[in-house]
Amino acid sequence: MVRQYAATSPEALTEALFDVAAESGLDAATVRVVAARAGVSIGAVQHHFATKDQMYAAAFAALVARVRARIGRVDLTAPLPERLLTVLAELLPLDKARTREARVMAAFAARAATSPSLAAIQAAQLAEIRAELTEALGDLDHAEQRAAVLFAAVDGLALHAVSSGGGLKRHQLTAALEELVRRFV
Amino acid sequence: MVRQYAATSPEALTEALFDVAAESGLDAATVRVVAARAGVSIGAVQHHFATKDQMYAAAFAALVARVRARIGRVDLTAPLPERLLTVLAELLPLDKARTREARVMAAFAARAATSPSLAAIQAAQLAEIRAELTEALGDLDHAEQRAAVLFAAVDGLALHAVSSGGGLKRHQLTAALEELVRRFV
DNA sequence: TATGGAACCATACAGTCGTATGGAAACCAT
DNA sequence: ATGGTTTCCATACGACTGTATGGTTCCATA
Repeated sequence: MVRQYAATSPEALTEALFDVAAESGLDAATVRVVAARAGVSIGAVQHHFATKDQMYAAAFAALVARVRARIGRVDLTAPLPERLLTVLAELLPLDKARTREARVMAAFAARAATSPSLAAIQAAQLAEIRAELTEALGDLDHAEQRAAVLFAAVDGLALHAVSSGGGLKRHQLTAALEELVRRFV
Repeated sequence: MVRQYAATSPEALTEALFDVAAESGLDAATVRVVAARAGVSIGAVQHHFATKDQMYAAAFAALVARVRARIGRVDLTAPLPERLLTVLAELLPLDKARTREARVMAAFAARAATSPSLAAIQAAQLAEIRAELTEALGDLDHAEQRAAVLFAAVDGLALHAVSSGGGLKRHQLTAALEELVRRFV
């Protein structure tokens, strides 16, 4: 029988996982379901990721890298309020893509509480973003402390925005962000 | 055979669920595990909660009620900055009990993204706390908007505090809270 | 003390999970 | 063309899961 294998890359699999997780939560992102979503067999997934934990870790790492890349593209030579706004805006669900991202990110963050491999990725991610924010704050007093608070606050905004009954619409998000930055620089 | 039944109340069951969830995450809080933790049989759990979903909903509601009760005890006649600080402090993991609470709360919040019953409870909780905060802000301009931002920010602080690599120690939490309130009133 | 309902238990069922196994198909260097 | 490696599939296994069933114990009330 002539058979044509699909181009089953790890990237395609993590993308399928994102789809499932965004729609039905991480719990629904089982090996079987992800395989079906990607149009491949269970074995194909197993070939690229030996265990489910590795699959999750790879997906989480890819997601984190995506956010990091966006932040890394921000021009740090821009004047302070603007560059801070730009960095922080990357963390907010201001469009459909970032809303999906924030949803999946929140799911991973929750699971990181009980998964050592995910916790490690999360810890690195938090530290890096905090450092980036500290840098974006320039030579202000207590930049590190301010960065930590700003980061947590924006993360909270993102979480409330994607929560049921969060009550934070898109334009309220940007207004809140501007208010935060205005009061914190 | 002489048998002695344990005092199996719904409260004892939800308490057992909190224990399991705080230690090993909500995923680990299966009907069997919760029953074992409470020292009763599966059937006893089934008797009080017809389904696992109902068990989760009852536990989440109880947790939410606890937070709400603490907030309700705050004296709203105190001067503005103090009463706002007091309300918001109740949301932060400033002691061991509230740390456990924040952990379990975060787990429920994550699950609310895919569980309609939990989502309903969460939506009500968010709305109520936001209203409480708005009231605590008194007759300030844009009190509602400020309340939403403050709430999200404090929730973010709580989340980062209990996250791996969150990097927010206890005294930093109170400092951040004071800074937030100072800049927002 | 008889009786009915509430509380609780032991067990079983079907379904899903992650993972292991053995082989087939595809590709690649020789 | 051939042998080896990578890629992928079909299937099976044991360990769970939530829930259903039928029975037992307890307790209040009559």
